[in-house]
Amino acid sequence: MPEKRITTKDIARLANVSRGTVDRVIHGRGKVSEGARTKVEKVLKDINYQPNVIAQTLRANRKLKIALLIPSPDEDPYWMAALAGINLERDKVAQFEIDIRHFYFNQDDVSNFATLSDEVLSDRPDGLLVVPFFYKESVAFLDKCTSLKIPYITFNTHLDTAQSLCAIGQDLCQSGRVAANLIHRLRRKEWSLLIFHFDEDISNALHMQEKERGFREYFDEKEIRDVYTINLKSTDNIDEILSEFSSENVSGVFVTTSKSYKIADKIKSKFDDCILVGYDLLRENVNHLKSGNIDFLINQNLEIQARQGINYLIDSLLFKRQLPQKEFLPIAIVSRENIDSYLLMNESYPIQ
Amino acid sequence: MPEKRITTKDIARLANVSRGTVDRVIHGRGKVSEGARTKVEKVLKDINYQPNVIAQTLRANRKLKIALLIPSPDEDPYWMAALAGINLERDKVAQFEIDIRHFYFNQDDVSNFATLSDEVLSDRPDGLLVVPFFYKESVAFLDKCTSLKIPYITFNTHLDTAQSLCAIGQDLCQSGRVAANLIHRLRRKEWSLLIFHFDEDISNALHMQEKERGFREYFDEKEIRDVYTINLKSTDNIDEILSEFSSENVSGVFVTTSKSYKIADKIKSKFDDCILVGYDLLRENVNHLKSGNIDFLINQNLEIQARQGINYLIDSLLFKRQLPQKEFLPIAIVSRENIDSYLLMNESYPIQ
DNA sequence: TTCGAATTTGTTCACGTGAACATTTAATTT
DNA sequence: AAATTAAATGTTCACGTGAACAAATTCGAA
Repeated sequence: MPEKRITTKDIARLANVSRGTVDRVIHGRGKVSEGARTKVEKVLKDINYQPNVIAQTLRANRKLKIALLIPSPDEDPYWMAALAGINLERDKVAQFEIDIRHFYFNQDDVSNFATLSDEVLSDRPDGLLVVPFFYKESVAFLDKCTSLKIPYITFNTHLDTAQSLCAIGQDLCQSGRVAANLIHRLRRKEWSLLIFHFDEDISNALHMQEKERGFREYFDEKEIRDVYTINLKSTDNIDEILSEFSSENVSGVFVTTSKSYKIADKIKSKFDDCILVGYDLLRENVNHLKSGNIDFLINQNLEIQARQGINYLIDSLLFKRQLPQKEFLPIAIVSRENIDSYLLMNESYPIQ
Repeated sequence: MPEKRITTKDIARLANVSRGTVDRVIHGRGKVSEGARTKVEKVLKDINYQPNVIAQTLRANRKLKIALLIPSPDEDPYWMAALAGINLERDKVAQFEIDIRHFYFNQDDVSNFATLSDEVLSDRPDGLLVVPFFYKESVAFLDKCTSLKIPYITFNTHLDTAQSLCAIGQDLCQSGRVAANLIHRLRRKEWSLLIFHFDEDISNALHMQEKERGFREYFDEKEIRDVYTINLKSTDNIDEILSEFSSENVSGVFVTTSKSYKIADKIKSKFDDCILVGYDLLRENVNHLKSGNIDFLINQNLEIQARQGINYLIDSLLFKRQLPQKEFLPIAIVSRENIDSYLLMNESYPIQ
């Protein structure tokens, strides 16, 4: 079975017309007589024609311009992982000469987001990979993208935008439950539990709320009620706040952001046998995890999210692949024993 | 900056020769005068020429034929996940019309592997994705592949074959440590620990040994010595074996294969508060995990391994991408709280 | 009818590569 | 020096698509 590939030429022959007519029917442009159209459409249906994407791509012969709009990794190292993922994919798809333009906005400054997003629009990218950090502004911006026919993929933050090619993220509420479950099963004493929010940026509020909701939901089901929430402002004195608790009072701490490294040693030195669970594999977090100050980190897989995003964008734009509307990545539980297997993934990739 | 793509035509112009000569230099075939060769090579180096893979692929215009050689999923459901991964990718790359031929060998029958691998060879695939299950036979087979210039990628089982495009797997010893760590931290009593091998197929021996090594290494470091190994044959009576232990004697059980579902309820009903850790998200395992009979499953990510394997093979064969020599996937810790995030990944994918 | 315009259909080129084929130049033999 | 062969270089086609362009057909009006 040689199974030759079916081309527009074959269709033209079968319908007894020229390739030009077939092309006009397929793309619905130009004038075609009723008779010819019917003939061609019949053949098309019979034969289930699939265009050769390779040839299409060659023909189009365009370099993709992709915009990346994320919070600045300089201000919050959390976003570094996204960059790492992007760069990894950029190298892998170097042959397609894709032009990825980076736009970093200040996550403490809404107006900066507006400015940056305007810059993105005036750059007219072929596609967009974006963290819709500020709810209202993001919705407005993405609406503009839709009307300008700039396709986009969102990641990290979830927005209910049916217009996006794909939304990549994680079930935050469930990740809160995972943290709760770990603490519940590991703790040695039935003392209080603390939830720490690092509320430097109000826009994370939704994120953190979801995680807290999951965490509390879990303990509510177990009828464990002594769960307390602490909102830390960057101006707050952590020692002062911790001094309100006695050392034999807290058996578990859950930090809802990637900032657990900021309190890890304080927690461990103050509370006996206290279980600390935080988020994300920042270098400082990894160090604390390895030294035992942090017990578990939940990996939001930002790097994978970004990689997936870029890949999907290219697949869609260059090869017209269909994408899933949503993609939830695994809620990865990371301990000092499996941390290396998560870090190794980022290992450098030989370039051609 | 329009940054036009550099083609062989440009190189020909710059070196003041014809495209034919450029082509001969690049591919080192045909006769080229010393002078012309030098000129072209200089331009090539100066300009860092990268061929257009899209055009190459169109030109080559071939359908890939990829062979998949794995143990039969009908005999051991563990391998179903590999199939799921393959099928997912097959749909995603449907446009490239890749012909994936499945060969399932009997994992209890070495001679069957020999037969199947011969079939694979006579089918002359463009590439091969293989689980090198039987050590000696696999080495022989893969050597044949190398001499027949059939490139291959291995997964699941690790073989030191520098010839493979890429070896995909997991650090088994470390996964044993992960299991040990979970049990160590979760168990309520300092009773004995049991390691269960399901030794139905001798070829898994290496796998299981590695996992046991990691597990024991961990507890040795903690100076915990009461760790016992039980080799279960399929003919063995499990109840009989368990009767050797009193109910207040065992605080943790580690099953080194995907077969933990076979003893989960027996363990939980016999031993008080015993922690059970096993491998892989088989349906039965998932059920036990959700019901609480199994505490943790370590996901070997067979599905991801297979997906990655197919993707890499296509990238290499079709687009000539460079691959990493080895790829170790994360050692995923799965509990009843994050299991869904691992199952959702397999969600069906809309086809174009 | 016969011309002109509108409509419909057919042909050709470009995308970049690889390879077959054709042509020109150099080296060797008679 | 002419003829023959070998070496080196140049030209062209195919891959499949999309679109510009050219050609052919139809129709209405004079």
